[in-house]
Formats: sequence, C-alpha cells, structure tokens
Amino acid sequence: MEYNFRDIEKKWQAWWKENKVYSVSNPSTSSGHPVKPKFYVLDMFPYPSGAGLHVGHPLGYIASDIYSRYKRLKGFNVLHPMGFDSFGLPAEQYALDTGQHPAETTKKNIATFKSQLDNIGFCYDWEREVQTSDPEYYRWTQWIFLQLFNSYFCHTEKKALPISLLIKKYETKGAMPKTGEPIPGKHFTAEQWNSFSEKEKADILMRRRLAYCGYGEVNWCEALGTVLANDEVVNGVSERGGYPVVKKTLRQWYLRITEYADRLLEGLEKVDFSDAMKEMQSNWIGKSSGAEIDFLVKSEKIKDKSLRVYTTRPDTIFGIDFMVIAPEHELVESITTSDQKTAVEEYITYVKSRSERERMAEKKITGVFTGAYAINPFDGREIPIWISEYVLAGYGTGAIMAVPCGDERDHKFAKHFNISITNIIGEYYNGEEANPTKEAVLQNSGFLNGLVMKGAMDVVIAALEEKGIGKRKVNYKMRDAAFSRQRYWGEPFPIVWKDEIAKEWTGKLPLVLPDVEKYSPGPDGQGPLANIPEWVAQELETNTMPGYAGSSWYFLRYMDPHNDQTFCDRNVSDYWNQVDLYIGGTEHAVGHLLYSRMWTKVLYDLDLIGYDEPYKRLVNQGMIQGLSQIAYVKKGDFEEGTSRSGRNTFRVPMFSNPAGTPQPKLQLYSADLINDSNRDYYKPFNIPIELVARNIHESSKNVLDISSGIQKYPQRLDAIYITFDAFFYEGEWKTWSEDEQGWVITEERTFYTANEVEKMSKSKYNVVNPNDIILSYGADTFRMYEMFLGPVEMSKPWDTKGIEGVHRFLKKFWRLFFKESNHPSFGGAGGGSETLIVTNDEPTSAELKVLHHAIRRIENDTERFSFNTGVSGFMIATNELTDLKCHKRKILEPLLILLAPYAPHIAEELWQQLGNEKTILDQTYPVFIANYVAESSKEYPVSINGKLRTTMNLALDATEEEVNELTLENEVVKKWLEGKPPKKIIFVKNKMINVVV
RNA sequence: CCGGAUGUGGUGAAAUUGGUAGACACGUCAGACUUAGGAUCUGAUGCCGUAAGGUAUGGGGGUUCGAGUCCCUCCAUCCGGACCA
Repeated sequence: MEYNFRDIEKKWQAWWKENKVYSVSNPSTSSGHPVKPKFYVLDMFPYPSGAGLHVGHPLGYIASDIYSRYKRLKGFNVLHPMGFDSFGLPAEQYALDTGQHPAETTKKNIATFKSQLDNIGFCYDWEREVQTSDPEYYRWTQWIFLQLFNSYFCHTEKKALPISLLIKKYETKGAMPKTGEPIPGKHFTAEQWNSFSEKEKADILMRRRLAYCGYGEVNWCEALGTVLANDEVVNGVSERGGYPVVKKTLRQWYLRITEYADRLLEGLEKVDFSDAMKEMQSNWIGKSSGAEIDFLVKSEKIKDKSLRVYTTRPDTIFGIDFMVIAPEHELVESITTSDQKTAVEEYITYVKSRSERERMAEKKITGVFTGAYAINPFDGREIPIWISEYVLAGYGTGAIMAVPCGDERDHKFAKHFNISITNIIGEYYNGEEANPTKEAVLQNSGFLNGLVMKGAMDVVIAALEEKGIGKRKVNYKMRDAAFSRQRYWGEPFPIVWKDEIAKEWTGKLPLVLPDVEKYSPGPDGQGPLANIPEWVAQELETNTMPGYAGSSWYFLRYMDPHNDQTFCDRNVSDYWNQVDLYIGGTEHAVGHLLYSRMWTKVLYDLDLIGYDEPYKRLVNQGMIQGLSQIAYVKKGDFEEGTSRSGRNTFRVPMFSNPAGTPQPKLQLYSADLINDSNRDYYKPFNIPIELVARNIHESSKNVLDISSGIQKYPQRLDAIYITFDAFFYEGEWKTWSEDEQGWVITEERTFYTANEVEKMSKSKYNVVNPNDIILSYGADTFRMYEMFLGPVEMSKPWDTKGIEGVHRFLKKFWRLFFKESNHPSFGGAGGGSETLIVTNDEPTSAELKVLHHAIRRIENDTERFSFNTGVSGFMIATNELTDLKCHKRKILEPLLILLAPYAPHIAEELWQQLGNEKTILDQTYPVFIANYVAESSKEYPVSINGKLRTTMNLALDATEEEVNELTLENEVVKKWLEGKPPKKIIFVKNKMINVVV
C-alpha cells in the first residue's frame, strides 16, 4: 500500500470536521469534573485580502498548530482559534474601483482563506471564529469604545476610572491646583463648574476622556482620502500604497494612549517578548527625562515673556550659545524684531513650501535669527533666538536651548551661521565635532564648575526649581493615537452630535453600518457616511473607526464568541486568562500590539477583565520571501563580474505597474523549479535565458501577456517587455537571439536576468500558493517542510528544492508500517501486496533506545519552538528504525503520537490502521525513559596534556577516585596514552578530566 | 546617524551549559535493482592533498587546557527608528 496522501488528508479533514474534534469547550462551573489546565495559543489573525494565502502566511500558523496539538497531547485544554480582521482599506479601495460591496468581497475572500487554511489541516475551532466586520462582533467594539469614551485617566491612582467620578469631583470640589494660583481656563471651582453651560462642561470633560474628539494636526493622505495613525506613516508616505501624506488640521477622534505610556513601558518587563520587540516598543514610546526651563525673553516689543524649552541635558545650561524655536512656535511673531521681520517671513514661507518628506530627505541647515534674545538665568548672558525647521513644533515645547559643544545638530548649526561656541567640557571638545558625553568635568559653568556632568543635572534642576523657572519633566515621543478614518468600511462610532456636543448614541448596539451607493468621500474631508441623508439626519458621527479597533480586543472574544450579553463573560476570561503564546510578524510592533495592550489595561482598570497584559509570550515568525527573477538591461558592453547592484545597470520596466511602485520590474520566474536541477540557474550572472523560459509557470503566463499589458498601460510603450520566448522593445516583438551565457544582445542593449529575494507580494508576481504545493506533496509534507526550512523566527526565501527530502521521509515512515507494492509504476496500479507489517513483538533495547531518544529530542525541540530540529529528529528515528528493520507496535505507536502534531493526517491514518479506534488527538504524549538511552551516565570530556581531547561516558554520581580509575580503563584513553602511564589526572570544574602524561 | 539581529560546506541549516564543528536534509558523484526512473536501496561528499597529513565557523586580536559559542575591534548583510533636544 502506498502512501496516498491525497485520500488520507481528504478523509481525515472531513472526519475531524464531522466529529468536531477541534471543538473547545469552556469549563462550566457547575460540573464537578476537575478542570484541565488551560493553554491559549493565538495567531495574529489575517486581513482577508483578495490575493489569498501565500506560502509565507502559514509559517506562523503551522508553528502554532504544532504547538497547540502538542499541548493538547500533553493534557491541556487548548484554545487555538482563528478569525479575520475584515475591516480595512483594501476592501474599500476595491469597492471604489469596482462598485462591489466590501462585505461581498470580504465574504468571498474569507471563504478562500478558510478553504486554504483547512487544506493545511489546522486544528481551529471554527465555531469560535470572529470577524471584525460582523455586527455581532463590532457591537462589542463599539461598546468598548464607549467605555473608553466614558472613562478618564486618574493621575493619582494611575488608572482609568469612570468619567462619572470626575464629574462628581468637579461638582463638589471643582478642579483647583494643589499649589499656586489657579490658571483661568484650566482651573475652576465647584461653583464655577456648576454654572458652566452644557457645552463648556462637555469641552472640559473631553479633555480627559480616554477616547476623545479634538482638533489637531493629523496625517492626511489625499490619495486615500483619510487620516492615518503615526505608525501607518512610513517615511512621510502611507504605509499602504505609498502615497504622500501631509499635515492637516481636522476634527478627529483620538485614544489617549499617552496616559498609558509609563504603564506600557513597565508592562514590557513582565511579558516574554523578544528584546528587539521590546526595544521597538520603548523606542516608539520614547520616554526621556530632563527639565523644562523658562528663559526670560528680551525683545524690543515684549516684556515679561518667557520662552519655555525642554532639554534632557540641563547640566549643559552654561554652554547655551543660542536658542532655536520651531517655525510654527507661537512666539515667532511676537518676538521678531522689526529689522528681522522680512527675513523671518521669508523663512517661514520657505519652510511651508517644503513637505515633510523633502525636509527629511535633504537635511539642509537652514534658519533665521529673530532679533530677540533670551537671558541665561544663571549668568545673565544674552542668547540669540533663532528659528529653524530642525526643531519640531510637536515635540517637547517646540523650542530648544542649543549647546553646540555637546550636540551634533547644534554644532553644525553654529558652524553654519558662525555663532561662537562656548566650551564647557574642556578637552572633551576638540573644536571640530560636538561631544555628547556625560562624563566630562564641567568648566566655564559658573556654580557647576568642577562637577561631573552626570551629577550636575540634579544640581541644576534643584537650582531651577528654587528660582521657580524650571522643573524636572518627563517627555514622550508617542502621541495620542488618531482613532477616526474618513472611510466607509469600518466600525461606526456610536456617537451623536447635538449642538456640537458629542454624546453616547442611545440606541441598542450594534449601530449597524448602513449600505451606501457610493464609496467616495463625503464633503469637507468627511467619510462616505456623510453622503447618507438618514445618517446625517440622526446627527450620527460620520467617521468610522480605524483598522486596529477590532483587533485590539479580539483575543477576548474568542473565549466567549457567542455571548450576546457581554463582550466576554468574566468567568470565562478569568479561566482562559492571558494568551500564553502569541505568534505573528514584527510589522505590528508599534501598532496593533501597543493598542491592544492599552485596551487591555483600560478593561483591567475598569475591572472588566482580570489581567492588564494580553500576551504572556510573543514569538515573531520570520517572513517567507519570494524569489523574484528580474531582468536587467544595460546599455553598451557589459563586463562579467560587475555587481548586480552595480551602478551601471537598471531594472527593466514592467508593463504592469501597481500603484506606488516607482520602478516596476519584470518577473520572468515563478514557482515550479522543482524538477530543474541546473544549479547555474542560481548564479545570477549565468542564467541561460531559455532555461528561465522553460520554467515559467503556467499561472505566470497571463502576467506576461503582452497584448493585454499594452492595452492596459499604453503609456508604457517605451518600456521593454520580456517574456519567456520573446521581448518587446521599441514597439516591436523580437525573439530571443542565440546566446551561450544567458546574455541577450540586441542592437545596443544587453539583457540579463537575476534572482532577487524580496517580500512575497501579489504585485511582485512572486507569490507561491500553498495549494499548489499541497496538490503535489500533501499537507503533511508542506507542514513539515515549512518547519524544516529553518527556525520559525527567521526570514528566509521560499525554495522548493528541499521539499523532496521531507516527502521522502514521510514515505519512508509509511514503509515502517506497510510493505510497499513491488512496482508502484508511474500512475500504474502497482499490483503488490498491501500488507501491514507491524508486529506485536517485544522491542529490543536498541529499538527502545531509538524511541526514547526520539521522545527526548522531539519533545525538547517542540517545547522550545525549534521545529526544524524536531523534524530532523523524526528523520533520524525513521532512518534508524529502517536500519534495524523494526516494525514493532510498541515502538511505532508512541512515535505516531509524537508525529501527530507535525503531520496530523498521516499520524491519524496509521493510528487507525493499527486498529486503534479513538482519534490520536486525544492520546497521551509518551514519556521519556532515561534508562533506555543510558541517561544514567554522562559524557565527560577528557583532555590530555591540555591538548588532545575526547569524551567518555561516566556514571553521573562517580567520585573522583572512580573517575580516575575509569579514565585509566577507558579504551579511548588507552589508545591516546599508547601505554605511557599518566603522571596525574586532574578533575577540573567537576566537568572535565585532564590527563597529564 | 542610532538601535537590534545575523554571518558556519555548492545549498537550507545543526551544535540545551564553552568540550569530536558541519547532525538532518537538498544537490552532486559512483554503484545496485531496472525496458525505463521523476520509484527504491547502498556508498562517497567542507576545502587542499594520491596518501600520510594539513586546514577550516566573515577578518584581526584576547580570555581558556579547550572558543562557532565569552570579551574587544573591524567588515558585510538584513530589520527597525531616525532632525525626539
């Protein structure tokens, strides 16, 4: 009997489904059964894009599936759900283009995803599926939003509290400062509060709500017609699509995540994330401590004004040579002197003409003097105040004190504008380069002279506080998160606007997203919902929530997905508790992960759940990259050996130019290289083009269909198009000319092709669909191969070269159970006997050793997430058992259980073939017995004369004397010594034996 | 520029604590059984060398009886953040 993976996998997938073997139940409190320990394994749920899954997606899913199955065999009640992050921009963009309702395309895409996932044989309990765009789901997203809206962050208790408590406080005590004079507009008494109008009260409360509405500068993306959160903007362009992003003032919803900055930082210490991930998050939060200092401004126009700066280095206060304020700073106008007025205005105009992107790209030193001076409070020096774009209005106070000898940018600025530099760090400063040291002993620093900089900080802050002109201050880079989108395909806000006051919508949630005819934006930068008269008539908020709203709490809904009384029953969320293992890519480091951590903390503060960190352990799976074959073209002669990245080549334009890819390229290659053994293929400079052509996959042909390409993109007629058998150049089709080296030379151009590893993406035409692999090799092979590729955390290019080996292993494993037909000729019926050759004989010690070695090894590898070596463990065991001709039930059955998490279909099938009734999923993981692999002894290294070395097995509890004896008796040592008696034997560090001859 | 990670055969990669470097697999070569091989099995395979032997974990230096592993330094690649005061 052959290993017929197609039938086996179909059979078991159907059986699992039919018998609901993956159904997970919440323990009911009434039943007296002992509650199994729980384990929660979560994958980051996918956005169901139209492209479907590619081989990169399942990497993390397979790992988590193996781990879940393993934990189940280990006796845990495992929650391992899957769902879809189904709200979002691409579906809407697609709707805009085609007029199809996003709900329709989303539904279709989800069906594709699910069938692909099922093909791989994952153990999801689909009964628990969540979709963020499902009204029954977003009902609770809206509800949690209202909790945020109706809460504020109490600075004394450092936690979220219901806003009703704040109102009560205002009504009885008002909001008065603990010390000092009340500031009008900020502080008020209870009497004042009670006399405020409703609008005034609402505005004040809005300043404290955790979800609040305000006007602010936002990242506006014209092409997408919406606002983006900071983490959705990369290098001044949108993360999705790469469109330009500008600053725009709009009314927006925000999450007051900044209030949680400290707790988000502290929380990192108690979770098991990688250092890189923690680093990324704390960089994003960007906590810095320093001081805020007020400097008196001396200008012709104003008196008694002060300039507030933020600095992390108050110790350098005597080194200030100038001040710089942001061009948008509020003082710009009032302090500019009359003779500097024109220069300043010109400069401001210039700055406004430059986009953020330009500013970042070309770092020119620009600036202008305002004519005004600030006074150094300690030595009375007059410090010129400059304006420059390198100071950002949005960070700190938008003004800095410049210390050129200690800060690189200040130094460059000073040099550029010929400002004299005060040296306060002596020999640490060489006159050429700033030195940001904290170790120097201060000089030219008044009362700080002789102090080491590190120690001077506190002294300065104390002095500032005493004078009342400064104080210690902590600053964060993180801003409040923009929480609204001018879009259709998202959760509607359950908010109504009455007389410009935002109020909770009083209807019964969910507030269902209405149908629209058009998905184009509404008036004045509003979303499509503003086009619906009924919606506007009810004065409902026309923005929708961003993509990360639904994903911020989905891990909770899986626990109790059908509850229509609450978002998640408290008993249930207490039982499942935190996610024990969360698997996903690093791309969500500062987005989703921070937001969901914040939401969790809020829910915890409001006592709705019992823990304030959602994910106990996070594993970041690497990306599987695609292998793209790219055609390059170069004018004139080409010298072999020129680097691929050499400057004298460029990529050939491709006719299909997806949005946002500035220099598209042509792909000549696709998936099916399995049967090609030509290694030259992989040498970038030696690729016979015909060979490339031969391997072009069927599915790529339409991509390379030139006629449609030209029709679709007529403007690109000037480009060069290449297909597997011809290329299009200067308006004409030419077939490839003869060549030996892979070069194709036309009149004046040389083409060559190269492989490049890059992110797998539809737009790059390098996508490999798992279904294709499964069709030829089966899901079990696919699963094991993806794991065998290397560590889960590492990114690697997809490459099918090694898949045969894994497939061969499974066939070989199968032959431990069945005698293969004599001649399973290609496609033929075979004709041999189909015999199960498993016997009930007692295993030999050699066979037991193989088994228990495998148990120890594979269990260990699985436990520490080293699935690649785990797969190797199976191969080793199978090879050894084949050599031993071992077909014994007592060896093979435990081995099957070990294999079940990795290759569930074949394990289940063989388990049944052995005559076992129940599913293998509910077996108990075999126990490793040390005796069989001589665990009672340990290998010790032996070095002789401190040079030669070998190892020997010694009893674990061997004494030093015994060791000496054993050493002399040891055959290996005898051989080394060649009869010469050792002078002494040293037992070093309890671990090593050194024999001195 | 800053931060993080990585660097081992022709290839993907192993090497729990410092202890026979290259497990396991791909590929390649040779052989067996075959009408056939894209089935299966056996053997070889880091590099140099007929061999004995030498030499090898990006380069250089250090600690150690012993270093892929620890320390310093330089180089390369990848990822992330970048005017953050």
